[in-house]
Amino acid sequence: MEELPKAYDPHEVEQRWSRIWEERGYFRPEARPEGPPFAIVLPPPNVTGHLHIGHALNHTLQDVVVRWRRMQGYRVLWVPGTDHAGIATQVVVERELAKEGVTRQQLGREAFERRVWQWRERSGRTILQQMRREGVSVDWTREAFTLDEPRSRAVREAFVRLYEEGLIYRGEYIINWCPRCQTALSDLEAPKREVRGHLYYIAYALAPGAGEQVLVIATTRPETMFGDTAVAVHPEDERYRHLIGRTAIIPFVRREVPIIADARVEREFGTGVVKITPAHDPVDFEIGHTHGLPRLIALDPQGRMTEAAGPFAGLDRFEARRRVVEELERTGQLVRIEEHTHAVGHCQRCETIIEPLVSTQWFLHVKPLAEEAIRAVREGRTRIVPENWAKVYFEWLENIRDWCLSRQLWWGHRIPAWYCPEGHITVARETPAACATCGRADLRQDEDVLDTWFSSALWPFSTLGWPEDTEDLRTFYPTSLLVTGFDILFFWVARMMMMGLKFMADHPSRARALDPDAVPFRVVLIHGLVRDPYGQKMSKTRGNVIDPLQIFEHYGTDAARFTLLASAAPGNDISLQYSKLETYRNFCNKIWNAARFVLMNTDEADLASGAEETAVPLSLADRWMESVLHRTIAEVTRDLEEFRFHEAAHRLYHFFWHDFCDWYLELSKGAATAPEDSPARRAARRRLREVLETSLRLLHPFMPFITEELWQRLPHEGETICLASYPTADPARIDPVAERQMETIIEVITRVRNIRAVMNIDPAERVRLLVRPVTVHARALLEENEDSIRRLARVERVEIVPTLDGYRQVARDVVGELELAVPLEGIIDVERERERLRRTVEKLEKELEQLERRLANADFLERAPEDVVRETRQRHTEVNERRQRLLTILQGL
RNA sequence: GGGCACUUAGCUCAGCGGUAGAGCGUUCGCCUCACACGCGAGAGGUCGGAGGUUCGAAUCCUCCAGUGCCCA
Repeated sequence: MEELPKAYDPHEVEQRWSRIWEERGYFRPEARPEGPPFAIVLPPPNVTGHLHIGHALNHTLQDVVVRWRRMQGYRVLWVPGTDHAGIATQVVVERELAKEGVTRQQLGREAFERRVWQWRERSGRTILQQMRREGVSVDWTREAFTLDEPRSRAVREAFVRLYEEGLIYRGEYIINWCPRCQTALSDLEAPKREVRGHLYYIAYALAPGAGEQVLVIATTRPETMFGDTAVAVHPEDERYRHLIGRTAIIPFVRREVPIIADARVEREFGTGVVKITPAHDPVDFEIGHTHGLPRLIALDPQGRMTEAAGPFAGLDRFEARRRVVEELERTGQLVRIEEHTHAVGHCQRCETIIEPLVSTQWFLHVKPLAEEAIRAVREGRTRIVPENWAKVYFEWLENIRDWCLSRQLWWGHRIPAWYCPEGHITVARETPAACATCGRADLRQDEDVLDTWFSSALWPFSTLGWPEDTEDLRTFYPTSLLVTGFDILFFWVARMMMMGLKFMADHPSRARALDPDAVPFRVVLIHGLVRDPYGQKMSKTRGNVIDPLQIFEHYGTDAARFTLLASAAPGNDISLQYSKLETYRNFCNKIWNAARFVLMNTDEADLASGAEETAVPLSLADRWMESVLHRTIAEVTRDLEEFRFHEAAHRLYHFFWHDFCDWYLELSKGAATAPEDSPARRAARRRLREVLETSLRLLHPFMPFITEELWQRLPHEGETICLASYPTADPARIDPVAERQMETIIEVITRVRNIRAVMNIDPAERVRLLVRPVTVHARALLEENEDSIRRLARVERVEIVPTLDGYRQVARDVVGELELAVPLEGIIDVERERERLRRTVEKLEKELEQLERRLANADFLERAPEDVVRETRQRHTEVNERRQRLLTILQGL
């Protein structure tokens, strides 16, 4: 056997295997044609640049599930792809252009689109390279892009059908407008942020009449007063009831507006009197609609004041605010200013303050779709994990408003709508030759593109060939699982639910599908964000972004993956610790070296061997190892089934390092490294190889590269560990008696080591060990494992004695039914020994106290389950026994 | 304003009804023939505070304080 290097070097191994895996098509579902289908679509990363560590987490979680299911024999399909990310990508490319001193308008639409395509080629390539390094086992032959031809067809089909059903409409409504990006945005793309501003109290003059001559209104945006078409109070507000129906006068422009009553006015806000600006505020828009108020546009798409603002026309909105306030102050109409913090919409991509504007856009009437999406989750057809996110999902869908679909961007799916000079609209799947209404041929396509999330919403079926009736759609839809961050629960998950239910329910593929339900996925797994080592959110502005590639490079992909998995408690954020990366890098090295040891102790004779050594009876250590291994297999499998990756990772770590390496491997060394070839030596070696080989398969979904590399070097069946079978637990091999017995032996070894450490015995020196077994069982156990104790505790010989009374100059301890003594003539430090024993006794007494308190409680004995009471009693006896013996020893010192 | 989550060892975090856990750090001793990316032995916590439910609470409920996130 060729010897392995002393340390694991991931670089060459990772590159080699990701190439081979892909070339040989292991990750295509066709590699497992007979298995039950299992499908995942990858949340397509944006082609805005490169992947971040959050993607690495997302991809790793999916890859664990996918590799595990594939090994279990499922016909696994994992579809990769990228998202054109309309506004995000456009903003990035515009920034690039800005460095060259060019705007997209200067470049022109076609040239700009070419630039973006170039960008997407480069970014797409980078992303695919990064994903290969992550070790993701996707089917690259099915790669998709949200803006490629098949997806465009899907988008047009979806749009046209929704339009034909009247769910998509074009209309003039108030929308979120980004004055920098020059586009409309959906509500989701205009998140509200707290802004410290002011509340201005302004005196509006009243048109002559009985009573007051002025009315004080409060507003955060005085510059919009030029768009006011009313002033409103609450209908039940006694303070102002008598003013309803009178007329107020807008300062500077001296326009007259009515005073109206509307229940949507908050009485507690400011003076309880508000200005109504239907063209520039969503609530005012609604109020204006109810009262039939005109919409007067005071701000243009650049965020500048229009002619309606009279003397302020042409000013930028913020400059206009300053000037209006100044002028109001000068004319004495400014009553007062208060500090005021309020939530203001900001452009998700460029952070510019949103301007609510009335504008003609395309909308989707979402309500009926949302109802279906709610029902599917309520009925459990799709399960959200962890389930508390379901509440958030319901909350959002229940309060959903129509979705503004159109964007005034140049990067995206053009809206499939054409206009003729008569103003007729033709919405069609293919470019129409003539107007559907009047037949005129001179058509002009809508300039706008669709919200990028419209195409993303179709992803679970557009990637499987929809609208065609394909084999993939019949086989893999509904997909089995969706893994994503909570940050796009609304943007993406909810919308996929709506679209999937809308378009797949009556799709022809369902008739012959394996699963006729229309939901896009059976389970949605929500994970947290990856934060920096201080728990801070990573962001470019903070400058704390960790590059996943550097992490993979420095620690190795398997270590990085394992770190993410071990840190990912369900639904919780992760703060990425370098110390953990080191820990799992070391773990890789541990695995490597365990295999190195096994391979160094494997020779031709071992491999050629047959039945002879299977007759060698299993030792206690063997039975213990089998038991622990199978229990671990059962537990890891259950963890995976329940998406508890972090628990599985911790279990595997503990199993491999502390059970397998620290104990089994050490215990096996005696037999496995014997100088002479013998059935016992071959049996020991064979068992070591088997446990290692099984462990590698168990670990493979978590650490694909190192496990493949080592597995290939061990005797194995099959071409690749990727398609090897995942270990299954055999309950018959779980042996609690063997585990308990082995724990006793381990404890004996640990107690002796403790004595050695406390008494400062040279690690090289061998000591004698005297043991008094209390029972014949204990004696048999001791005799059977004498060799192990000798080697691991560095004991010269184990002497079984009928009594330990009378031995002087010994350090003593008690383990179950075994009393131990280590003779230390001349070197024993009695004070230390006393201290050592006293510490142990103290601990035991503390525990004893708790146990006694419980057993003294009549209610406990009466009401606690029988087995709990029994265990408590047994524990009490054991602890008390040990304490008594140690006390006796202590007194004899 | 409404909702959700979090507060456990020096640090970062698991655990979420029956004896307080991990990794790192820390103390002591070791280059023991797989591994110093290692081996062995330790120390370290009244589980944010106050009530309540329960035979039993870090774990369930209520309130309070602090932190973070989402929605209006």
